[in-house]
Amino acid sequence: MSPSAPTAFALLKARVADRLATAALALAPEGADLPALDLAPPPRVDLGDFAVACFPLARSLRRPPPAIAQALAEALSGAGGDGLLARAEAAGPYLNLTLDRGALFSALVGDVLARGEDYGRDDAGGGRPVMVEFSSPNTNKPQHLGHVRNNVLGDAVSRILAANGHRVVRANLVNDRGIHICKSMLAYQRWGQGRTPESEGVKGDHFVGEYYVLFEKAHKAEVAAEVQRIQETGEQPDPGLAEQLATERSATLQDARALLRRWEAGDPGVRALWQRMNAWVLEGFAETYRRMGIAFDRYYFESETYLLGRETVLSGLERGVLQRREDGSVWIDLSAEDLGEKLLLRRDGTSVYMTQDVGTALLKMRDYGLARSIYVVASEQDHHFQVLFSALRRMGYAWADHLHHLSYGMVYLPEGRMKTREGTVVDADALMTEVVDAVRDLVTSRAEEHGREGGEGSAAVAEQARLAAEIADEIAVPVGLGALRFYLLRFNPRSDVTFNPRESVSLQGDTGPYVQYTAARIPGIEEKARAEGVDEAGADLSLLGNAEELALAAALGRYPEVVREAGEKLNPSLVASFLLELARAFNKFYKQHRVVGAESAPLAGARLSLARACGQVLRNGLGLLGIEAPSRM
RNA sequence: GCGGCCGUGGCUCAGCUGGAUAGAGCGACGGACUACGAAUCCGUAGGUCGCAGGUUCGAGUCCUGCCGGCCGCACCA
Repeated sequence: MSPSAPTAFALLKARVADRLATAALALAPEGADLPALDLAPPPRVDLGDFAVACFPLARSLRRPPPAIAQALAEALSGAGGDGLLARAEAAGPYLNLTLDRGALFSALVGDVLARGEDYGRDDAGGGRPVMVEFSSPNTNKPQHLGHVRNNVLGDAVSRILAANGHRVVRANLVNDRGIHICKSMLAYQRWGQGRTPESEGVKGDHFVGEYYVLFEKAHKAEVAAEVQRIQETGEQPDPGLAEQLATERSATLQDARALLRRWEAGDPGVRALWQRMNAWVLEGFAETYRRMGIAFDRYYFESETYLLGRETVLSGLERGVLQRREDGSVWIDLSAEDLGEKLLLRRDGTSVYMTQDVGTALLKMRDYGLARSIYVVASEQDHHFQVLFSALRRMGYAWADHLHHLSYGMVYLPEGRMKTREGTVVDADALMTEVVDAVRDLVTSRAEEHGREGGEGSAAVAEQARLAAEIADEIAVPVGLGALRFYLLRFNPRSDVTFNPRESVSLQGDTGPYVQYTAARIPGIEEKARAEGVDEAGADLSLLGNAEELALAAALGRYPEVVREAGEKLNPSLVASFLLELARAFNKFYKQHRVVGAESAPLAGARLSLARACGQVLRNGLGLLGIEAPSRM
């Protein structure tokens, strides 16, 4: 079945909308123009499948909303007989419509099971190339919790856009040049003594990060000493200005700057060291991404894009779009957009962050002819991207209108902002290890509890313990990482999050493992049902219709719309919320009704089909978030 | 100072383009495993949706002002 074919549920909805419009038109005076009516989910499932608020019709029909609802209800009740609508009832100013049970459930369940993994996918994007740039680390230190949020967000958005029919190019723009890199290099030159990640048995990015820390320590000590000297001599009484002065005089900083100049000049020795250290870091990152389940289609390196940026700026200068000041620096005046003036080239001709981003933007367009280019970058850079997009527009690039900054909130710890200098940074690699270990511990300790309850020493207990250990090994990684990913994705990207370590590994409540667990129950039911001879071929879907089953139907029908909206808004948290709702609805259903022991064989078959459809949608949704769904846990 | 984002139960969050009684989870308290998986389910308590105006038949949602918080306004990235 083609993903572009409308879902059976969408077709049902369209038929209802059509019938509703016809009924409304019949009530209207000749030639009246009626507003489009929204078929919304009613507040409770027992009210029906669609609700229509009749307020918007009041003006054109010249009748109060309750009377309109009443008239429409009568018109639609009479028009039945073809198995579409079972009920049309007015409830005050609202009109509630109930679909024929058989039509509803066979459309939904049949569609989900027929489409399988493709349920919720759509061709609407038309295969247009869209780039999602994310992660974009610096090569001077390992990744931390902030990167983890960025990584999972960019990954999920990429998956969601692909599900909406876009050709997604996942890009990683590596910030591999600049003063911060030179700091690590300088420290290594001074104290490295030929050590390597291999010789020390340390992951490459962590190895280089240690030298960055060494630099910062040395620099800080140097500045502190100089500040004290300045104060003692009374040279500069203002403490703030004294620190500024001391920083400028710092030999380590000056040496790092000298290293940057030599790098830009192409000094072979400096370049060789740079390449060597960057390779170490990138190797480390590759390992981090692999564990995290993240992959990229394309790497860009700042060291390869900044020159194009500089050229572009210089050509803008020639065309008079940019201005050069007396000191030689180049600026763009965006005061018309209320963005002030922005430096694009330093007076010594070297590039800044913005220069490089101009070059990268051009390169991306040249490489892929993108319909859209999305930057997944934290909200602290909102201003930067406003300036970048305006500058590109000003320089004459019409495609600048198709650039989009997916701005996400900062990640804080319960004790506040992460600070490298205070050692409160949560390391990405350590974090992954922690969540995986936490899950393993939880699974084993729970198995022990069960063992104690079941009595000591029996063979059955021993067998159970063995099985628990086996499962713990099998699921620790997918469930641990699932917990982490879900925890970071269930918040609206825009909002800041306070990372609570305890909640991030919790398996209960609104968590990824809760959804995974729910999905894992369903294969178990299937197995049991097959063993008991429940036959889906003999299922009668029109027997479904209790409140819990209707809630599941409503959720299943909504899923494609959720995927579409998540793509439109670049917001994976919509998928996460949906999954919690569906999982909750399923668990409620499962607790209250029997599948295997249902009142009749056709009902048992129908419930089994419904359960399998739920399992499919749970797996599909988790897949969009990059979370695996183990079949047992 | 200017600009952007955000204020919803003790805590963490939902709340679609304004629509029926503001929903979840955690935490607290009380229940449900001799029935398909208790990582589950059920119940109780807990909310003047920061404050004040305005628009509207209708405002948590839109507009204005104020209060509070975060981020930014570098020849750092």
